[in-house]
Amino acid sequence: MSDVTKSPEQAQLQLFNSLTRSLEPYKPIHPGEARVYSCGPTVYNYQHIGNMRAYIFADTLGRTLSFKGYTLRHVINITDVGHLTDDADSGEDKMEKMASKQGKSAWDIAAYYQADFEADLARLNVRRPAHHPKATDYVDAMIDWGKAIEDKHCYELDSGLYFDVSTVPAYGSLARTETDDGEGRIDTVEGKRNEQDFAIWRKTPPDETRQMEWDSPWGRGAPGWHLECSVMSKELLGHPFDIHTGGIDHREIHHPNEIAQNQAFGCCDSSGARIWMHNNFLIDRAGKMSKSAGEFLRLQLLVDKGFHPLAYRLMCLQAHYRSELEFSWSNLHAALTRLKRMVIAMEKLKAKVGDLPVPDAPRHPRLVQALADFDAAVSDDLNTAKALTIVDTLLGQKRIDAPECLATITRMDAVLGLNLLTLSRADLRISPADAPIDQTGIEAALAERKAARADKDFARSDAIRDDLLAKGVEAMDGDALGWDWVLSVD
RNA sequence: GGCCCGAUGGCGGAGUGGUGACGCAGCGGAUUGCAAAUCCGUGUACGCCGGUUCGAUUCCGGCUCGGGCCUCCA
Repeated sequence: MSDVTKSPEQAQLQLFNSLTRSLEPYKPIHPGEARVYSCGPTVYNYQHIGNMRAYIFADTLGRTLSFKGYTLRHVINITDVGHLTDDADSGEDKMEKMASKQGKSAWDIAAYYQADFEADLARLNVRRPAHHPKATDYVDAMIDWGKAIEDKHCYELDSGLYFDVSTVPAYGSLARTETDDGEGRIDTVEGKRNEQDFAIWRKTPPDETRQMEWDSPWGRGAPGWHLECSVMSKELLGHPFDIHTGGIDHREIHHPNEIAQNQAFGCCDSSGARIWMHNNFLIDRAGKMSKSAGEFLRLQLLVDKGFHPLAYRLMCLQAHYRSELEFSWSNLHAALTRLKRMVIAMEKLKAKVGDLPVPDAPRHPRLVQALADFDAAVSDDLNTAKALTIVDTLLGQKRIDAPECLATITRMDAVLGLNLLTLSRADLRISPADAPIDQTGIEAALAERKAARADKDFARSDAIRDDLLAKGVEAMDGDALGWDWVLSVD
C-alpha cells in the first residue's frame, strides 16, 4: 500500500478526462507520484490574464495532488521557437515576427517575455514547477524524434517534413473530429496528404535566413510547434505520464497532433498521457482576451488599477476550471472584497492564536469534518468554488480552538494558494498607477483630520474626508488600517 | 456552413430528482459626531413548451436565445 492511503484524506480524486469526456479516478502510473505536463506559453509577447487562468488551474491541480499525498513532478514548458502565427502551418514564426517588429533578436524577445511570464506566475502564487524547459534546449531531441518516425509516418515537401495523420489510429479523437472531415478548412500548404497533416520540421526557404534555425536531415530550419511538447514531456516525465493539461483550444489541434506524434514514436495506441485536462476560457465581452486585437488584459494592468493579483486568483477559484468565466472589473472587485474579508478574519484568528502551538492536524470533530468536506470538494474534479465556502465557514466561526482552526485553514490554503497565512490587509492596498495623491500625502491629511476631530471641528474633518474621497481615498476611522483606495470598476 | 457548449436571483457563480451553495451588490441592525470600514441578520433565481416521475431547476425531446472553436490565443 502506498502512503497515500494512510493520509487522513479519504476521498478518491476524480478528474475529468478530455479523452473520454468523463470523470475518472486518478490512478498514478508510478505509485505515490503525480507527473504533470502543462502546455506553457509561447513567449513572443506578454501573457494576458486569460492565459494565466490556465496556469492557475494547473497549479490548483498540482496543489491538490500534493494535498492528496502524491509526490508531484510538474513541467510547464516555454515555447521559444516554432509556433507559427497559424496553428495549421502557415504564416510566420511568432518569435521571429515579434523580433523584427521590435528590432531585437528572437532570443532577446524570448528571454524578456519568459521573465515577465515567470514574474506573473509568482505574483499569482503559482508554485514553481519542477521544470521550465525551453524548446530551444531540446532541438537535438526533436530531430532524433523526427528521424525515428519519418519512415513510417512522415513525408517531405519543399517546405518541410510533414506528419501524415492517417498513419496513426483514431487521429483527432480527443477533439472529436475525424481525419477525412476537413470541409470548410483551408489547406494552406501545397502537397499535404491530409488537411490536418502538420509540420515536424519547417525548412528555412532557400533565400531566407532565420535567427533561430538548426541543421537537420531535412535541411536547415526549425522544429514544428507540436513536436516540442511530445519531446519535452517524454524527456522529463517519461511516456506515459499521468496528466497533460492545457487550454481548451489545444484540444482541437495541438493536443491531437501531440498524441499522434506520441503514438507514432511509441508505436502504440497510447496518447502519451493517461489523463488530458483542459481549462475553459476567460471571457471578456470587450474582446480584450485576443492578442491579435492589439491591446489586451495583462496582470500588470490589474495591478495598475489597484487590484492585487491574488484577487484575480480568487476570482478564478470561484468558478470551475471547466466553465467559461466572465471577466469584468466589478467581478474582480467582488473577488478583492471577498479576499479582504478573508484576510481580516485571518488576522483576527492569528491574533487569537498568538504564540500558542499550532497542531499539524485538527482533532475537533467539526474541523475534521470540515477538512473532509474540503477534501471531497477538491477531489471532485477540483471544485474550488465549493471548497472556498468551507474556508469561509471556518473563518466565520468563533467557538473552536483557534490553533486548531489555524491548522485546518493552513491545510486548505495549501490547495487554494491564496497566501492567507501571510497576506496582510496592507498588502492588498495597492496604489492605482494614476493615483493623484501618494501615501505621505494621505497620512498627512489624515493626521490633520484626526486633529480636527479631536477639536470637534467636524466641518473641517468632513472637508478633508471629502477631499480625500475625490482623490480616490476612503477614510476609515473605525478601522486599524485607517484608509483604503476606492477602485474604479468601469 | 461544420463541430461543440451553455441558459440559475441585480452581477458573478456552485450544485441537486424532493429543506433552491457561496461571493459581491442591495436592504435592516450594531458601531460611528455623521460616514466609511467591520460585525450580525436578511429578500430575490433555476429561458420557453412538452414528456418521464408521486414529485424536475436537476433526466429526455423540441424551441428560442447566447457563447466558443473551425483564423492568433490558455
